[in-house]
Amino acid sequence: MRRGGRGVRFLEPGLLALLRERPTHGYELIAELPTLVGTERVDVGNVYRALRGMEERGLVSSEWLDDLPGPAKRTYEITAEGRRALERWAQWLRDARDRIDQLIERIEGR
Amino acid sequence: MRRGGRGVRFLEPGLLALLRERPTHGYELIAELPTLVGTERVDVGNVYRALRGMEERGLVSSEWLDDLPGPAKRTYEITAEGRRALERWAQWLRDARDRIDQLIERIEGR
DNA sequence: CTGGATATATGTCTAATACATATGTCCTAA
DNA sequence: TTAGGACATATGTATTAGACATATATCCAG
Repeated sequence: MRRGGRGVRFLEPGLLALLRERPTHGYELIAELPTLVGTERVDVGNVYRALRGMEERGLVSSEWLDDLPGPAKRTYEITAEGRRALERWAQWLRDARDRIDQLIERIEGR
Repeated sequence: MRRGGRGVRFLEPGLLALLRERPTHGYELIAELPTLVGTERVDVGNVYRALRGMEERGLVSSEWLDDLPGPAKRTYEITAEGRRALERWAQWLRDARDRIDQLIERIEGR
């Protein structure tokens, strides 16, 4: 809905949620994100930017893996700080859901 | 959470929801929005901008009321097109809620 | 040797919101 | 009488998430 429009902020919490399950690289995350969050289209470029942004803030750490065949992968791992950030995101998401519910009820109810 | 950060897009659906209940003016809407949507801080300037934007798109119509004492008020009314837009918003909100639930479950559940 | 899957990255634009401030009416209390 | 607050609308600008586009490189299959 809407061209430059936004939805709920799923990218960072989604990435942290996946990385908490296991360390992996961007391309894998891009493949898994849509399943995690309904029909959410993922923007490849924004995923890599988000990962590096989170690394700058200490939420994840990364290292290159070029031992395997194929292009080198940068493998990301969640940090302790990242786990705390995910907890905060979870709280934010619960709040958002509750407020959406309130609004939906006001629109539909009655 | 977060400086220039955004939340869920509550402004337009919130305004349309209130206006569907009865026609009223911006200042009133600003007073009622926080109750409608939890602790949502409302930005006064953005409310007036949103109202005029919706008027340009035919979702609401307005007229000045300066008969009463006090500053003149621009009273807004929802249009048929506005009601349809609100229906679309309701669907968007339900989708958003469901996807948030999915993500929360993935974070907490397992 | 071409094209597709894998993999990461940068550039630019827009829309939604945050933050700040201006302008004006009218009423009440010091 | 006037200063300040409630009421009411408005504009200006900064931030930022996400949308859209494109570049680059490796490796493999046909």
